Amino acid sequence: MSLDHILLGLLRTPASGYDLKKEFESSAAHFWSAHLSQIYPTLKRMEEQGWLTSTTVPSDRGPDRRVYELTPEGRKELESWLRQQPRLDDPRLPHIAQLYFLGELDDPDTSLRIARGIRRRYQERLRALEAVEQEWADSDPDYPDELGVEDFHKLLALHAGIRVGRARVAWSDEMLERMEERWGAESGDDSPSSPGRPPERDRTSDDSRAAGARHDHDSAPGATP
Amino acid sequence: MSLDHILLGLLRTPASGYDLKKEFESSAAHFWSAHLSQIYPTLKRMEEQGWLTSTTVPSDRGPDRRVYELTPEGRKELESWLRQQPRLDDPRLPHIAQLYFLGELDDPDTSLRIARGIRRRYQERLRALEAVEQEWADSDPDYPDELGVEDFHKLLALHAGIRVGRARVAWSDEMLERMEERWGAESGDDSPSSPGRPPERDRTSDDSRAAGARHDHDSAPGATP
DNA sequence: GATGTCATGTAATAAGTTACATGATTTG
DNA sequence: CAAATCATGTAACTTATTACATGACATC
Repeated sequence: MSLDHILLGLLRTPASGYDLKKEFESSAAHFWSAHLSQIYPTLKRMEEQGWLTSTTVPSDRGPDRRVYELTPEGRKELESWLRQQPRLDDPRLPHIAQLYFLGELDDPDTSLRIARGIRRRYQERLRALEAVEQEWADSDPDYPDELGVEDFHKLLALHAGIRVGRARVAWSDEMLERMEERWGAESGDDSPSSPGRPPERDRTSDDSRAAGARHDHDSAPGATP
Repeated sequence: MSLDHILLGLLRTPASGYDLKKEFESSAAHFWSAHLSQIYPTLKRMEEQGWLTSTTVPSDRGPDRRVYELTPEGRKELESWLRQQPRLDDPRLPHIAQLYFLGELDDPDTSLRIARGIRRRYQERLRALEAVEQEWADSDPDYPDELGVEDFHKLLALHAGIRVGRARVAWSDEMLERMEERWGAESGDDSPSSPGRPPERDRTSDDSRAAGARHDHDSAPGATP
């Protein structure tokens, strides 16, 4: 029933299903996501349950918007959820599972390719989160201080994402180091790969679809210390 | 369809549904979990698909065991999955969501209680993972070196869990510091709470069910640097 | 005039949880 | 003799994904 509560939380300020989806793609992306096809019926049901009311308002462009807001019962449910001690969900991490089993192939090229892909995505995600914080810092002059209660908690949650994100990138680096140490720095790369470790490679190549990685393109510089 | 692949991976060595469940509670706990009621029908379907075969073998104690093993097609499917570049699942983290919205209550006691609970669970989880590594180190004399391919990858995956776990605990500590800084160290505690910050509190109290925490019990000393 | 964004929804399917049902063997 | 562990499963339900359907308005 978690989605219900997340929606109640987001609906502290009235919003349409479409708006909520946008939040799952931006400010809420580090702790939740949902498809529109799940959001719409859920809102409908929650309205029937008496937790929400909706009003239809014309849109600037496009069809009418159905804007939901909390009822007192909805707020009550939200608060009761907020007071409960959360149990930690056990994680489902297919990509870690994949790594765990990758010894089966015993194929350095594949392991390196997968590992680089993982690192890259982690890095992208981290950068996105750090950008959120940066924007915040830029727009608010005395940023981490004198926050309202809302912002205080939002920032804590954001930091959870950032710190975990950094740990993931750091771990990816360690993983790549160990792999390169074990197998030398060659990959599906077309370089002649003179062994002895070319000083400081860039961890960029990925190639989601094909097997053989060509020369580096789409590189992303500027790591975080 | 991820569970399918996880099961194929675990079935590199033949096992029963019951065995697999055990793995989800131990060695695989940091990247997957599943209920028996999901595992059994899934194995059955996978056998019908031709990825597995099963044989019924008598158990030492209890009813007969149905032991599954990979068919060549199963192995093929596993390998094809392993070669695919994983997409990063977007996380569903109800407890982070809860924290994110907790400003709504504007209730330091509740925020502190929730935060301490989160920290404690993170710590428990981390300790469990570190214990796994420790056992490994103890049993294998030249531990992190000269690993087989299988173990090499398993260790990398384990380290992902450990490093992220440490980041989570570190973040929890930061969170608690900020909270205590903001509100003073009082909680639902019955101490008279002379303000001015009692030097170095222990972050233990939690109390999943009730609101008011009593004196500390079940404390767990020895943090990781 | 094609593509993208705005906006709402339904239908079919897959994945996951909770509850129910059964029964043997071991350990305290 | 009670409780835990071993062992397999079904049924009902909830949650989440993918695919389908529709249409206005905006920008290139």
